[in-house]
Amino acid sequence: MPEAVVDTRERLLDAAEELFAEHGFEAVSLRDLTSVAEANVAAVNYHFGGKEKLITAVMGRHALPINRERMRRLEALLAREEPPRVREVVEAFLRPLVERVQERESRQQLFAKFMARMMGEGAKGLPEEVVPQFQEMARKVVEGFQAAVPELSEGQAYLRLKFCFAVMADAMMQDEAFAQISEGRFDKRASWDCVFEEVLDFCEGGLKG
Amino acid sequence: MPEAVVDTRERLLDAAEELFAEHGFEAVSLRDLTSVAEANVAAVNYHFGGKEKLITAVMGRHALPINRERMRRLEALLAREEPPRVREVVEAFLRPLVERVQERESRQQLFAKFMARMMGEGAKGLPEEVVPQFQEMARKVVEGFQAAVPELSEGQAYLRLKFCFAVMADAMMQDEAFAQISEGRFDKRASWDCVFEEVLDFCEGGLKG
DNA sequence: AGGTGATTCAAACAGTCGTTTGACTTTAGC
DNA sequence: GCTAAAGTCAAACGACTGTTTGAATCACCT
Repeated sequence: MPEAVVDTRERLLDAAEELFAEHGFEAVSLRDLTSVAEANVAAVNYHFGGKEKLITAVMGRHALPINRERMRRLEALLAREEPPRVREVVEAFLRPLVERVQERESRQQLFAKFMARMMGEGAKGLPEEVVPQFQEMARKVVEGFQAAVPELSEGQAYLRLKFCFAVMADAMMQDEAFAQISEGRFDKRASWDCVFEEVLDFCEGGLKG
Repeated sequence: MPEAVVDTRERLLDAAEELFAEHGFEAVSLRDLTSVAEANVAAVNYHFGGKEKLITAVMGRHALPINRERMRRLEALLAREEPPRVREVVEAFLRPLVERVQERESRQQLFAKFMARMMGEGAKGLPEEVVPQFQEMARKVVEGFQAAVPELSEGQAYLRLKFCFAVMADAMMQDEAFAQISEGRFDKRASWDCVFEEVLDFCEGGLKG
């Protein structure tokens, strides 16, 4: 097997992550994608077995490490004797996403936008095989929420977990429409770290109710 | 002009609102759409001049009345002598959306999901002609936020306005993926009024920081 | 060197897309 | 009842979609 194998696969994944994040799943054709990845049109079907499976492959590439880091942080919080604070739980949930996003520096925000899009697409969202790890992670987050804010019911906690992610996703895809509406009054160039602080503040406050 | 004119136009708008909300803009073909609307494929191009313009027409049909109601409520709040409370401002911003959604009873949530999708699509979002009214409305909301929470900078206020809408939009599109992840622990049948209360709580808390 | 299996590639596949056309039916004014 | 405009319709347009095919190319093995 030629060494270019992994190369082409990887290049396809990178291009997919970038283009899907930027334009959405259906707006990107395999021809756009393979031309960016400098591969043949048939390469996607050869390496992944179809466009749909390419999407789930992009997802799967990041989901596991992110959720693992989340679990690590959450378990550390819950193992302490004193109950965790709201902000700590929120941060344990959101921070691994940002970090993963920032570590591939020039390609910032791409994966996050990608994930946000997956949410938006709704039903056909998560690939079947990663559902259990998300379930496990969500259970831990909810456990953390309820430990930090005892008056929260389980249903409420799940709903607010979803809200937190929605805010996060929203913050990550810097909206063209929003820039118009805010008439430039919100500094678009605000560093991401700064915006992330705002996300944490908002979610923390929202959870305390 | 035959009376069926407006009928066809209206049926197209209704079908568009429904199908776009449910499946997204690009996933719905004009043939699906016109078949639901019981119209010819060419009808969309005849009445609206293309698929894109149909989208903006659906948008425009609701944007004005909703934003007018928002302005009415916001101005009432700001005209009082005592400063408005956070929750009142948030509610003035979000409630008109829910009400508009609920008044067409059997078609609940459609327009909201539609709007949420527009946000998701990003750049090509808002039709040009409705931008000013959104700008005006946003200015008023920000004014309200700052009156209620004086330590909020203008940039922060705009960002949190965006967060509030994100939470609202997220709440409105009841996610299939989320139902999976929460393993049914969040009661999907929870009445919309109840979920909306949760939205208000979360946003209120988030704004107080 | 020759053979083997993995990978690439140009070309073509069948299907769908949004849009256009031109003939047809309907309505309104006179 | 005739005309002109408004609306509808089946059919076809060219462009693009994801996928398949079969031959060409490549790296590696005995």
